[in-house]
Amino acid sequence: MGINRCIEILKKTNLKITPKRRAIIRFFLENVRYFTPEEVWAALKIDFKHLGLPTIYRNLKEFENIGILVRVSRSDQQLYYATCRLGKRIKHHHFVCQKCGRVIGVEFCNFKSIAGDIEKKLNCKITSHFMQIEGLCSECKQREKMRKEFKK
Amino acid sequence: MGINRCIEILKKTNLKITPKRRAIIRFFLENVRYFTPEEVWAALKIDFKHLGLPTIYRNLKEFENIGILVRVSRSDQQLYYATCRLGKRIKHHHFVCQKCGRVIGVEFCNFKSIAGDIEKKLNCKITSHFMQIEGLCSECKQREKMRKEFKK
DNA sequence: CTGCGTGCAAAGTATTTGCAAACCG
DNA sequence: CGGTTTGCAAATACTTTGCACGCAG
Repeated sequence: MGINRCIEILKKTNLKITPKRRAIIRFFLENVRYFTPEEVWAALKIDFKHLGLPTIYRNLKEFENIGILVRVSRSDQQLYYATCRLGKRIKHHHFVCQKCGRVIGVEFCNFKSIAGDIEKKLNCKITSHFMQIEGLCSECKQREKMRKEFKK
Repeated sequence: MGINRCIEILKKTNLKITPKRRAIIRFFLENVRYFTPEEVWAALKIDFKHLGLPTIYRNLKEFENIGILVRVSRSDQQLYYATCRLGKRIKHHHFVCQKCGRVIGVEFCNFKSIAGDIEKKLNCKITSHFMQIEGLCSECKQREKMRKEFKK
């Protein structure tokens, strides 16, 4: 999802395209990983003399609503946001790289294949499920491999 | 996991068995669903004249560490705890009833069957995954069904 | 009787709100 | 120009910490 698609979504939802909103979106597109609101703020303050943290909070939340950003779950109680190639329309999960924080949408989770089993065993009815997968992304896996070979 | 097993764990980990700790554990065992620290506090304050919220926080965290309680993830940024039949030793997931909040451990998730597929498609290496399943538990499903039949 | 547990107050951290001024369209 | 967006200050919500006293083992 490029910047043009994002701006299109802003227009469609009657949100104004301000320099700060542009910057937030650009920031996420250029840094494909998850960030806390504070981190986004720190990064953008370099370019903007006046930039309030509440502005960041407000916009990140807004962007999540309209599907430009997704929230990432961590066990600490903080907000994390990232871009995800897959928009809001497709129900999907996220792979999060434990090394670089990159977030990748995973639409092919055949949960159905195990749902029936669980329903039978618990005698319950499953209505939804949330999954987050962690590991090393393609790049980090490669890097890891090279590092190991270098050691030899 | 009954109260005796819990007390056994407390002893094993050199935690003292105080009336308040007993009460917290009993509370969770008698109300098989997830609670915020504040809810636990509110419920136990009835029995204890002096009971600090920090005590609840401290103990819930402690109990999570030693495997008496588990944390439940919700999209709001609050702490939720519950008991789970499955202890810490077995890696497992949770089924959470959207009606009554009951938490049930699910050890039979054959994630392995789909992990390979994801690894291949993303060219990544998966090291862990988190899953939470929601729906209606056995009792609530039954109740729902009865309600529907009654309407006819 | 020794050290862990607890209450209370206070601090800390993350997030939200109110409102006037600035700005997009 | 009108309504949205923003900065700033302040409030709020949740959680943790410090310390003196109390109690389990």
